[in-house]
Amino acid sequence: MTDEKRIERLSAMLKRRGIVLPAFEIYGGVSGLIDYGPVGASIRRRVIQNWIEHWTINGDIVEIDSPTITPENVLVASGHVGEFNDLMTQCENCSSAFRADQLVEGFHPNPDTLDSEEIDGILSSEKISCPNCEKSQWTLSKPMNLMFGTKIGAMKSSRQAYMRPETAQGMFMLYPSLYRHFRQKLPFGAIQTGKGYRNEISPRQGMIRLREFNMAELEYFIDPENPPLVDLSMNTEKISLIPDPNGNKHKEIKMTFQDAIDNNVIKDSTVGLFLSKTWDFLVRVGINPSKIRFRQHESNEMAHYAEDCWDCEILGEHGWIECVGIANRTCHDLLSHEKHSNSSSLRAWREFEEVKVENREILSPKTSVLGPMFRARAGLVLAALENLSQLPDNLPFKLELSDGTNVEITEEMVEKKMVHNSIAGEWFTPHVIEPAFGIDRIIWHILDHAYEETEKEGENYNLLKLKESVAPADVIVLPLFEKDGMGMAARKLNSEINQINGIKCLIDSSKSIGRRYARADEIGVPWAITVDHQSLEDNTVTIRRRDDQKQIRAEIDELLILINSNMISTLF
RNA sequence: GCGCCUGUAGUGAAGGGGUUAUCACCUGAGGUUUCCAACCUCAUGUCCCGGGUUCAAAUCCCGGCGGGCGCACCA
Repeated sequence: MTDEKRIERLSAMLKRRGIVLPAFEIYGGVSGLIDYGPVGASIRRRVIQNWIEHWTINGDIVEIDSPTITPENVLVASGHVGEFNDLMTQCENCSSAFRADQLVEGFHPNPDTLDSEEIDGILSSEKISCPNCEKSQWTLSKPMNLMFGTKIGAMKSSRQAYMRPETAQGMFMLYPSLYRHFRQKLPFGAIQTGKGYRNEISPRQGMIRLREFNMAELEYFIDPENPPLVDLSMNTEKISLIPDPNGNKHKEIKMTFQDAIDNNVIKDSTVGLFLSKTWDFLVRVGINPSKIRFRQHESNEMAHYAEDCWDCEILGEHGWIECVGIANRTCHDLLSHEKHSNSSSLRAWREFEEVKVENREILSPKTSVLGPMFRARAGLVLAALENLSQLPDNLPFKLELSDGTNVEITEEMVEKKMVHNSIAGEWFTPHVIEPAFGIDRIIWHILDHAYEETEKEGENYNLLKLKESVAPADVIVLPLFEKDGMGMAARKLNSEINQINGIKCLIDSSKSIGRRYARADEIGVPWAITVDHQSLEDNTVTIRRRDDQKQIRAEIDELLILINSNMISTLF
């Protein structure tokens, strides 16, 4: 499956053509950081643009944008600081790495409160052995924090912060604003695209594990008791699913999304909805559908916040790679942020189908009497009256106050009343379904699946069969020759096409026409327009299709209309 | 972080203690050319970084950085 030579040739091409390159290369490069070059940046932008349009088209999801620098308390509440500060130690014999606090469990009541010196002490004094090789030689334990730390502000007043390890927290921070924006009605969602940061121990495999990466995340807030209706019967494609890895040992099955929901393979229908929409997106940007599968997380690899989680994996030269994670985070995040921030605005209101009416008899205080009578203690009396669980049979009676003293309540002080309390609904913490996309990984697989090595007249010939929606340019204009006014006509046409909104046109006039076709093919430009001698006479040009090199002739005016409406393919 | 392998123009490679480091493709200029990496002339551009050994280091040694693979890690 892994063809290292093909990876090398593809990587060399990506570098040579300015698509994806190592970052900071003149200073030796930095592992886990990459650049998108002049061609790659266009591809990246279009993939992200497609992603945003894919989710916002129905109007129930909006785009937001929040800071990458995140104060520490936000990430304490989300669990990232705790999860990321574990002490790690390594066996000097077999190099296995372990969480130090887990090794000393049983030798200390609260191992996660220990600092590294204490934990090293226990490791050696108790001669704790390596679970792998049973030797007892440990390296000094070190905190492993996978977040990039930074400070907000300078000197004494500075505040600990981290570069965000995910964009999701930004959506949770904006929940109150989103709730108002959507007129206080669930379900709704928010998306955000942007950079995320994880200080990986060993970034590997080119674009697959990066330290700074492009993420695209959606948080979809739902009422767990009234989840959105899901009907996926339109999609009849059979999808590869690997459910319940703890049960039947990773058995891959193929069924439609609707069947998977109906048969409880996918337990949460909202999760199923997003699996399906994820599949649609990936196919739309050029991922080969036969190289997509969904795998349910095993319980032990589930993130600390997730209840049910499916990975979308894509097959490429690096094997099956997790490119999208779809998790039911339940109410974990919003609830935790409410607790840590003391805010009460991370909720939603659920109206009951019928208003619950509660009739209750109370002793309504006459404050004009109670006030002068009890003075400073009047407040306590009022509270005690309100909290009475059972009304006294007769008046006067003795009322116990919260300070332990008793007062006598007489008929003049209160009035027996019936109150009618109607309860229309209740506050609850919404659940959230989160599809999280690794954009760089997806771009890698788009390139991988689009990269085709062929032969042309005995020569190696490579091209990127990118979908039009993610190609770095829509068309390229090529004058057959620079002379006789063809170059001039080509430049005029190029600028005319570039004036069309959303259309990007390139122009190339150096070297032979064959070489220029080859260059355009290699960066995946789907259409090449050639200006030749005939063009100067009758205002026609030839249009060449990248994928089969077929050419047809058309009038420039007609062509401009077709480009504008994204319909060039109808010419063929 | 550990182990093994590795680093030479934009890309891919050859070579290697001693004159000016080699080749192909690519890129640029000019010429030629009536549609698929053609041809001719010319040109730009390279030994990852630092230290050591040596009369002399791109070459040998050490360290760093980068890359590949395996182990571990990947909330």
